[in-house]
Amino acid sequence: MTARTSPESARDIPEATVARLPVYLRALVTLSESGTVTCSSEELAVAAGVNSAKLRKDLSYLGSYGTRGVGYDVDYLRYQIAREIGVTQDWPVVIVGIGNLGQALANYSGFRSRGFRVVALLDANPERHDEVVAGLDVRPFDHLEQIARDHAVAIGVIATPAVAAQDVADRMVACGITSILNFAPTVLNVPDQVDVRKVDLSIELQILAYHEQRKTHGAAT
Amino acid sequence: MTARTSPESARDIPEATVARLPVYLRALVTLSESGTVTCSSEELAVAAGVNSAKLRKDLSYLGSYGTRGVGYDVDYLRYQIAREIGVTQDWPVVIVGIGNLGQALANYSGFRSRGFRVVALLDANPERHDEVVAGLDVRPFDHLEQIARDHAVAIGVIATPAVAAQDVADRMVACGITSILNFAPTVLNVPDQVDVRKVDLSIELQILAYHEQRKTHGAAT
DNA sequence: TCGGTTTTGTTCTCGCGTTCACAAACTCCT
DNA sequence: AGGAGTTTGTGAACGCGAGAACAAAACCGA
Repeated sequence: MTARTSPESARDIPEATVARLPVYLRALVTLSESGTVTCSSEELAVAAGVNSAKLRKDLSYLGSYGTRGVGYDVDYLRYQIAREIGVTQDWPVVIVGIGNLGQALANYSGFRSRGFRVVALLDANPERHDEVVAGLDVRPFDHLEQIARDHAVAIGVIATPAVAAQDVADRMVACGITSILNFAPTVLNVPDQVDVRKVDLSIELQILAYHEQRKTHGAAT
Repeated sequence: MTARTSPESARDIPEATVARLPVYLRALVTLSESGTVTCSSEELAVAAGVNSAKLRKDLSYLGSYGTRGVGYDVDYLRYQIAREIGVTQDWPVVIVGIGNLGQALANYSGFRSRGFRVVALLDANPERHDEVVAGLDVRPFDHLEQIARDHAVAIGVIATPAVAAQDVADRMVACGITSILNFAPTVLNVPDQVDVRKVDLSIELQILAYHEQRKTHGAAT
């Protein structure tokens, strides 16, 4: 194909590439903050922990933002990736379930610094409604619909116990939320147009345990 | 091949399958607790949120634990998967970085209930060394080596800020830890024999944002 | 201006993972 | 006992992603 880098035409980026773009973005931010103006695909690949050929192929899905013989302009590429991901705009987020994990998420600075704004913390437990976490009141779960409408919330985070997660997801979907980040250890059933990403701490540990068991060759003591 | 289900011979299980075994295990636990004695691959697949053919192929890597025309014995299969993963034994774990997230992890009951035992909480900040979190003293990071040796720790969890993560990982590796679960938003460099799994909250949100942006078709706001 | 050097963008190949489809094997009912 | 019905285990086809390899395109120095 020609090297036409039509800004909006980057349709159908492979899922595996999408998952790596945020990694590249973070590496570029680090490079930019260290004063680096230009970088090669090899340098960026090392910083992102991937193969340089894979990096170049990933970036080629966005367009031809590099210069042969030179490399990539750090700030320019950073902006292009940020725009492609969508973090140049502001994404309102609600967090449901303000237990240990929910509080940690509410306090996590990495969200706000990357275009995500926590607009509300919700919990079904009335005893938590007094608390203030990360500068926000913990509000009743029933307020979800009003909050979602007022702030045009598209992304919801579930940090409840497993038994409550499906109900919360159903309510979120009913409120027009179409992207869910689920920390509850359960499988969520949602309509096709709703995206769900799952983060399960104990599953990650179990995967490590499997490999660990293999390393020690069954000689577990 | 014959249906020989030699218990120890299940070499080289595909990585994608390994990542799903914990999901099956949890579904089986739920089924077992609800009194289900036997289940078909279709039932279990629904409970785990996967295709039934994929489930059967995954299970076939472990051996032939089902009965044609009948299905799987829930408790038997549950035990076989647990044994394969390695969660029938006890895995001592250290958590480094007792900020918001580290505290949430320390309090997470899903670890202990699945064979993981948090043996120590470490933090480099002396101001935290007074605190007691989840019934454990927060101890100086320098104690890592002694703790790792005394408890034969093979798995470490990093919940520090990004800047400290590589140093922590290096120290862990030096102490003989060979599996690391990393919550810090940074790329870790470790020797080949060390397994690292990464959980990055803001990356997950960014992936959701990308798809969300596509749904609303650029008509943000 | 022109060859040499560097680095990107892309093509090609290979391997893994997913899914379909079906034979084998087991149960149940008559 | 035997046939009908069920469900597992697996062979085969297909599609996606990773990585090697190379041509195209830019810069540099004389």
